[in-house]
Amino acid sequence: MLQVSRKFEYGLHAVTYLATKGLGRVVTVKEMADEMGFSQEFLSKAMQSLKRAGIAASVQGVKGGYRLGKAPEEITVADIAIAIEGEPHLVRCGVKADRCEIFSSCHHRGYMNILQHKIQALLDETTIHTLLKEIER
Amino acid sequence: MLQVSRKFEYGLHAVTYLATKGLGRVVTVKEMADEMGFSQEFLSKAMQSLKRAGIAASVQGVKGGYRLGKAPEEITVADIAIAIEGEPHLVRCGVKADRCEIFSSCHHRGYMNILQHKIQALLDETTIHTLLKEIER
DNA sequence: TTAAATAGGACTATTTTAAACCTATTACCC
DNA sequence: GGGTAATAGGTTTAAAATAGTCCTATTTAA
Ligand code: SF4
Ligand code: SF4
Repeated sequence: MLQVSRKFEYGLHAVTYLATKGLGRVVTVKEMADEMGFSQEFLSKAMQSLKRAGIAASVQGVKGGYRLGKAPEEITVADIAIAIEGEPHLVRCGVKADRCEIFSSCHHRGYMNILQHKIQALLDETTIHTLLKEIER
Repeated sequence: MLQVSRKFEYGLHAVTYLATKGLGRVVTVKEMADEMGFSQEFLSKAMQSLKRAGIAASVQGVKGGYRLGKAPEEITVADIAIAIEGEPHLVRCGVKADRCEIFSSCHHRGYMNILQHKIQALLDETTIHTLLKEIER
């Protein structure tokens, strides 16, 4: 169905939240989950992924929480997708060749790989900064 | 994971097969499944979808089978994707608004829709004709 | 020392995809 | 007309991916 995952959407919402309402402070997962209306536990997983990728930074302990790990100009939608879903694989042979039983006789692999890179480039051309400007309008 | 479905890949292989080895005749699902090495029953479903969309045409009965329903220049990768997977919905609110519980407070819906149309445009810019030329090289 | 937070492993439930199964219909050919 | 090889398509089952929960450990401010 070629649909983005829920976790990615949660992550994208969280990043824009941090970039607008989280300036100069750390924001708890609880606050974000309450404010945006989704599962605290699940959002927590998304935040952990974003943190590992350096998109978010965390402070542990009481009064802890998350803030952005980079400037909004330096975070692209692709960065968030990769942080949360891992490297993209439009076709299963991208994950591992033996995941496709017709690998050796496949003729459209080249095209599929080009397509994947084009989609990736689309995700890469929008930063959180530009996304926020579009939202404001 | 943003991966295309198996059924779509089967369909794309079948269309290129018909466009190269199916000239001036009808090809059975059995032949294509044997030749390309995948499930006859499953490919059959893909062919039925392609037929409904007019991409393939069928002849029933003994000596029946499939041939292309349009010229390779007139079939785009997007046509095949839509025939097999239905209208694309990068986000779940595209299917139906109430499939997303945060619909009313979502700020990135607009961007996601633009993104979807850009991806769709990418799929639309490659016809089977141009795809085959790329494969030949 | 308590409490509120992140970190992360393990598990469960739900949904989607892939595939198989089965029956009907069509039409060639003897 | 009857047998057979094909498409047409509905229903069911199996496998995989996604979504979400649960639980425990660790960190740190107060
Ligand atoms: S069909 Fe081709 S492109 Fe698709 S997974 Fe198999 S080898 Fe890769
Ligand atoms: S989060 Fe926004 S874009 Fe995604 S499904 Fe919900 S309303 Fe649509």
